[in-house]
Amino acid sequence: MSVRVRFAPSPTGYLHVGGLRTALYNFLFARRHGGKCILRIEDTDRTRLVENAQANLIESLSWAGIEFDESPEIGGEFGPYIQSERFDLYKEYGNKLIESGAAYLAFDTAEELAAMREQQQKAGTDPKYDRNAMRNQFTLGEEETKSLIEAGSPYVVRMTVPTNGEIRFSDIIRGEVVVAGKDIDDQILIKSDGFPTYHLANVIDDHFMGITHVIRGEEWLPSTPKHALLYDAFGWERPQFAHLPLLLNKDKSKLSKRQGSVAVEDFSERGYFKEAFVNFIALLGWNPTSDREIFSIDELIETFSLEKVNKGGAVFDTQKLDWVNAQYLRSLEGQDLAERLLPTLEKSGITGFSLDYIEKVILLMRERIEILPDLLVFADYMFQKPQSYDAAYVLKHWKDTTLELIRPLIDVFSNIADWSHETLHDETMRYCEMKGIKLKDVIHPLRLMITGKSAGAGMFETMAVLGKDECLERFDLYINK
RNA sequence: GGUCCCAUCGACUAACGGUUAGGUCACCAGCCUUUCACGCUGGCAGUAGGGGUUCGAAUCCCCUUGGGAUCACCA
Repeated sequence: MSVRVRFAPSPTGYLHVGGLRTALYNFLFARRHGGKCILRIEDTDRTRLVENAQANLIESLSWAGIEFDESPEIGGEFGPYIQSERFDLYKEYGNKLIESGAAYLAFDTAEELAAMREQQQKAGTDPKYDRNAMRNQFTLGEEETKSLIEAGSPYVVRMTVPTNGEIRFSDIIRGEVVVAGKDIDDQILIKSDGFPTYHLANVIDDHFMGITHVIRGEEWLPSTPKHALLYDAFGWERPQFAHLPLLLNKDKSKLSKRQGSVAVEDFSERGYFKEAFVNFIALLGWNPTSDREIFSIDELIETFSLEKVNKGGAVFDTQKLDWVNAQYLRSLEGQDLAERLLPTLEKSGITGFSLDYIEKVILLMRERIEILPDLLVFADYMFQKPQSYDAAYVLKHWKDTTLELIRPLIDVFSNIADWSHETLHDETMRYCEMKGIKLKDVIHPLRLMITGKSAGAGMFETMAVLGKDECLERFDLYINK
């Protein structure tokens, strides 16, 4: 049987990094086994729909390079891939459960349920739907139930969870999990608006879409017994379950917005490389080995296995992401990098520079920054003349005698025809030797005039990239300011 | 609180009963040096605690502790 997995997000906003990792693992697993990866949109909660959320989700997923074999957009033989378009299927199979006794109708209002819970809390018992005391098929009887339906009373469909015995299922990551039937609530399967809850829709879809492995976050572990029960009630084979460890905040709670960015789009917008981000995310909760940190997507596919996924949650600490990103920054092709940076430059109003020039600047600075857009801050002077001069740097390196030391050097520069960093270096050295001074003594004043900053790339390389005219203009600008 | 899951350096993790418990990030120091970086070398730092099982336990079992998830007509 060939592997079929799915990523099933709700269209309620942006793609969460935890969601990305789940999607990624599904994708890697499918590719690893030559199977299919499916995208299904779970929009059964009509009250939480968010405009454009689906498009947003798909954009983030595609940015990360996660491709689906079947999805709402691509289609496929098991569609539709949007749950709201499968309404009739849930209704039909919900009815089958009612017929077989695996589910029942309940007429309780929100107030009645609230009262029940309040009472339970007072009594110190666990909050759980009381099948024998509430208004449902069992307590009301056939007649009354029928007349209520005919009268148009709103109702929900609940799962008839066995009150004795235990439910067990196996999880690829966690092994055997056992829960007592009495501890499981009579889950609502169909809401009063007729839409199924996650539990029902998910099981029905996974079955009819031929899903072989359910790979999802650990937050679903507590409801998995209910799902197992549903598969059994339908007489369907259960898929393999794999519950991924959670991604955590620094305080170890489930990763949330409160403590930093969790939207994938935030990271793409900040300029992280997709390769680096995916690389980083993939290694949060799974490691093929421990002597390597950098993996291409193909290498991830080659080595991925669910058996090696960890059980414990992983803190989402982006310090290492910055390092991973820097590794990519230093290994990607210069031209590729220039093309990637171009849109960012344009957005910042930096135009009129050739791709070739941008590439040279990147190559010059790539070992000094971790994220490509940082170039605009770190090396702003490569795109405009210095707007200001670092005061402390001036104080330290521009003495009363500096000007008379520098002027003749500028004359030397003016006469250089081959404006390469080698020539600039050699000529400057010769000048220093002639004057009996150290290279240091002129390098800092030069840097000051050219960049205005104390930190930057090699001085002569920088000057070479900027070009002769630009450098001479900057000398003038500083001296005459 | 009930149920379930989990537990190796600050963080990510490796070690399928036998290692001086390894690597990476971060941090610190030194080297390199033309500033800042990169790089190189070294350092700091961990098996939550207690019982078993075993010749031998980070690893298997039990208890304790700690953390987390979940208990909705949300997914």
